[in-house]
Amino acid sequence: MHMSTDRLSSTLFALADPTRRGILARLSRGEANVTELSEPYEMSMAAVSKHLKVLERAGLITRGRESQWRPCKLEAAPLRDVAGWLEDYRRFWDESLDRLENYLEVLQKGDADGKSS
Amino acid sequence: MHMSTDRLSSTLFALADPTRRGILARLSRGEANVTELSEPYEMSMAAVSKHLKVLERAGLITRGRESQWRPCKLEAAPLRDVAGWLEDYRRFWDESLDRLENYLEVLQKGDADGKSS
DNA sequence: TATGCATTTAACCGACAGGTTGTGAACTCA
DNA sequence: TGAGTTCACAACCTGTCGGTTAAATGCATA
Repeated sequence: MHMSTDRLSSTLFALADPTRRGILARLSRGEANVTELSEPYEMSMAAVSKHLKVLERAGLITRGRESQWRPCKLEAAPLRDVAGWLEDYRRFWDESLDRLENYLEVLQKGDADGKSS
Repeated sequence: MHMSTDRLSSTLFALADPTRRGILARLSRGEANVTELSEPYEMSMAAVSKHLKVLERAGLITRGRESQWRPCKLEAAPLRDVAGWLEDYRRFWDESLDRLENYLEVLQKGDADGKSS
């Protein structure tokens, strides 16, 4: 009943595997075909092909055709969406914003005490 | 042989579920106990409890004790790590950086042709 | 045509995900 | 003590994940 087809979920799911993130890192340095992509791994090429399908379904890569090769290309739009989702939480870790919040808190406290300066 | 214990993988895995992201969204508005957290969902509280364990193991929440209640609190450090990982890819979607890359590419091409200006 | 290379697909397997129900622990209060 | 509440845990079930091997597909070339 799961396998949420919702965009963010499938993107995050695709990213939650070190092999797939490694493939994306490789593709960030340029297009590559399946044989090249499987080279660093000890698994079969069929397994890598499955990983590529997951990445493709998540929209993280596109595949072209060049005779018998299928060059893979990184597509960053879903990553942008993840970054966008994360923005809502930035205030929970951004230190300068933490300080800002503390500052605002102090200001508010000062106001409550009627000690504006 | 999988179940990567690596930090980023378990964080992204935890985030790859809409229920768990919903729980985080709720916690971003303040602490809550398990009953409150399960309220919006039609699943059993045991299921939510399992989701909370996943979030806890990923370091995304911590749980206190207050008599029979277990207040949950958002912990954003793993989210910061995800954002950090994403930074390496920002140039692939940031349009202004795209233009910068094109500009650099043009410059490089000019150098290769010996046409520096 | 036959051969070879790159890649995908199919069938299978063990492990885990995500839900259920039932039981029980820990705590509060009458 | 006993009853009610909150929550966790164990057992179970179904479906998916991530890998395997073997066969099929698509293309290039002798």
